Amino acid sequence: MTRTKASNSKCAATTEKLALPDVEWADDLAKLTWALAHPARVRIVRLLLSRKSCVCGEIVEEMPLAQSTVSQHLKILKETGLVQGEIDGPRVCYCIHKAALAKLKKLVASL
Amino acid sequence: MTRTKASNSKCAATTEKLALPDVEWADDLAKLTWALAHPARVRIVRLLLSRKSCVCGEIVEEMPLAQSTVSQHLKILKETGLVQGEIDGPRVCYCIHKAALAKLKKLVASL
DNA sequence: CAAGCATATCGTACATCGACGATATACAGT
DNA sequence: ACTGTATATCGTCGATGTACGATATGCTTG
Repeated sequence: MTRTKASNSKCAATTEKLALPDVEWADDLAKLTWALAHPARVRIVRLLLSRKSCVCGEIVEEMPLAQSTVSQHLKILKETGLVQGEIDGPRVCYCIHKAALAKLKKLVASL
Repeated sequence: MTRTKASNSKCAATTEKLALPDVEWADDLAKLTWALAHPARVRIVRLLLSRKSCVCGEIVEEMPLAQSTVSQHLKILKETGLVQGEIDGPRVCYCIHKAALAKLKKLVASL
């Protein structure tokens, strides 16, 4: 993480483009589904949705994986936009990027 | 493909189990999303849904990939249950396994 | 059964994933 | 500034994904 202050990242709304050309559409969906294409990442997303926890450390505790591994999965989830991290003092609070998740749901639903 | 006659494979309805334990649930979703986690496979699924074509050869023609590569993607889609192949004379007619797709949609929607 | 076509599988090469421990970086408090 | 804590990144390794051409398999037809 480049550790840009959360307050600076305006977390721009997703590009909402409808009716994509097929190839681009496929790339989009593939990227989003790929983010969920690992049980650990699915569990992280579920965890964040359940609001039980948000801080990275808590996520690590809930998973049978090393901290660095969890961090890598979080990085992937961030890169695909499904998750955002906000700096909260010395820790990082993760949460679901609802617009991205909505996009994923929409794309899958419209299959 | 083991080339079992399509007429012999009863194509059993999907295991519908609700309220899975979280870990198993995550594995299920991860497996299904993983099937779509490649643009080529998304395009194949879209192609089959559009009903434009069904025969393997036609799929190959629509994709910028070698026949063997397409066949591998089809294998993955079959293994995850999203797609079924039926022998139609010397060729194979692929189609979407609607129950599996419905399961994927349900799992994603219930995120 | 021989030949030809459609599809699957094999073998290979390269890239990427997924895991870990070790280390670096950023922040809070003293 | 120094220390400790939390998180990210690096380096590595084995496993797997993705692509291809070549070959095998299975069906249909002559």
